[in-house]
Amino acid sequence: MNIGEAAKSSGVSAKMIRYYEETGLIPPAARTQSGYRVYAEADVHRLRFIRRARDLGFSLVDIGELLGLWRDQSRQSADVKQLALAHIAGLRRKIVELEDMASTLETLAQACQGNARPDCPILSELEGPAHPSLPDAASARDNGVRGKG
Amino acid sequence: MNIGEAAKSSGVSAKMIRYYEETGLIPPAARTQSGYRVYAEADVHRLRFIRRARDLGFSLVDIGELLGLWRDQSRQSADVKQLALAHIAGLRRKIVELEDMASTLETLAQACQGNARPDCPILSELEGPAHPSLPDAASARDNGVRGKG
DNA sequence: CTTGACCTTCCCACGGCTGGAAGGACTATC
DNA sequence: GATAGTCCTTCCAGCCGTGGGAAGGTCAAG
Repeated sequence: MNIGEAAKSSGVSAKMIRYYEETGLIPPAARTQSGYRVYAEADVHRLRFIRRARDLGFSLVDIGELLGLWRDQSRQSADVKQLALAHIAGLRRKIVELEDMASTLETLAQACQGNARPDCPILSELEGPAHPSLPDAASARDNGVRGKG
Repeated sequence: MNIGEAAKSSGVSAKMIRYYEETGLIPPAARTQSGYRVYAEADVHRLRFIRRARDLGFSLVDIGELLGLWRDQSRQSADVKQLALAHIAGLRRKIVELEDMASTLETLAQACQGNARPDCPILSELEGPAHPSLPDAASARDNGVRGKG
C-alpha cells in the first residue's frame, strides 16, 4: 500500500504522514526497492488513531504519549485518564478565554450604533480603558491549546 | 523615548514593536543620529490600542483595519461594528469546536476507571468508532467540527 | 515511447511571536 | 579616559501543524 492509499484510508494527508515519520511520531515506513513508502493495515490503523486524537485537540506530543500507552499492554488506564483530564483542563481554559473576549466584544458591539456616524464605543474601548462600566478584556492570549485554524 | 520605554509603557515587547514596524502595521519610527528608534506619546497610544485589540483576539490584519478606522475621522461606526461582529462569529465558532472536543473527552474520561488496569474507553474510542456503548461521544466528534481534512 | 499519476526530497509560507548572536551606543563609576 | 553594564541595532532560527510547489524518479497503461 502506497502513501496515497494510506492517506486516503486513514484521513491523514500524505504530507502529514511524512511529517509524522520525520518527527518520530511514527516509525519509519518500510520501503520498496525504488524508495516508495509501504504501509500495512496496522500502520493505517495507527494513523487513524492519530487522526482521531488530533480531532480531539491533542497536541502531537500528547499523541506520542497516547500511542505509547496504546501499544503498552501493561498500561494503567489511570495514566490515560490523567492525560485526558489535563487536556480537558487546557481546553476549558482556552474556552473561558475566548468566551471572555467574545462577551466583551458583544457588549461593545451592542453599544455601537453601527450607522454612518464615526463615534464608536468599540474604538473608544480599544483607545483606552476610560470606560469603567465595561468588563475587562481578557489578558492572556495563548495557553497552548491547539485550535483548527 | 527609546523602544524599551515604549515597550514598558505600552505593554508591547520591543521585539513586537520592531516586528509590527517591519510588517507595516505601524509606520517606521523616527530615529536618533545613531539609529535608535524614538517614540512619542502618540506612538505609545497606538501601541496600547494594538495591545488591547490583541487581547480581544483580533488578528494583526484585523488590527490594521481597526487602526485605519481609528485614524479615519470620517469613518462609519457600521464598519467597525461589522469587523467586530465577524470576529465574534469566529470566536464563537472556535468555542463551539473546543466545547465539542471537551465534552466528548469528558464523556470518555468519566467512563474510564482510571485505575491500574489497562482497559480504557478513551483509547478504545481513539482506536476506532466501533464502540456501540458510547455512540454519543463518537457522533459528537463527527458533527462538523473537523478543521481542514 | 509517451503520457499521466504517483512517489521522493527539498525549501517556503503562514501567525505571532520568542530567543539568541554579533556588534554599536550610551551611561556610570573608577 | 578606560571599563563595565545596560541598552540598542540587525539578522537568523525556531515553535506548531499544515499546505503549496519545484525538481526529479517510478510505475502502469495506451
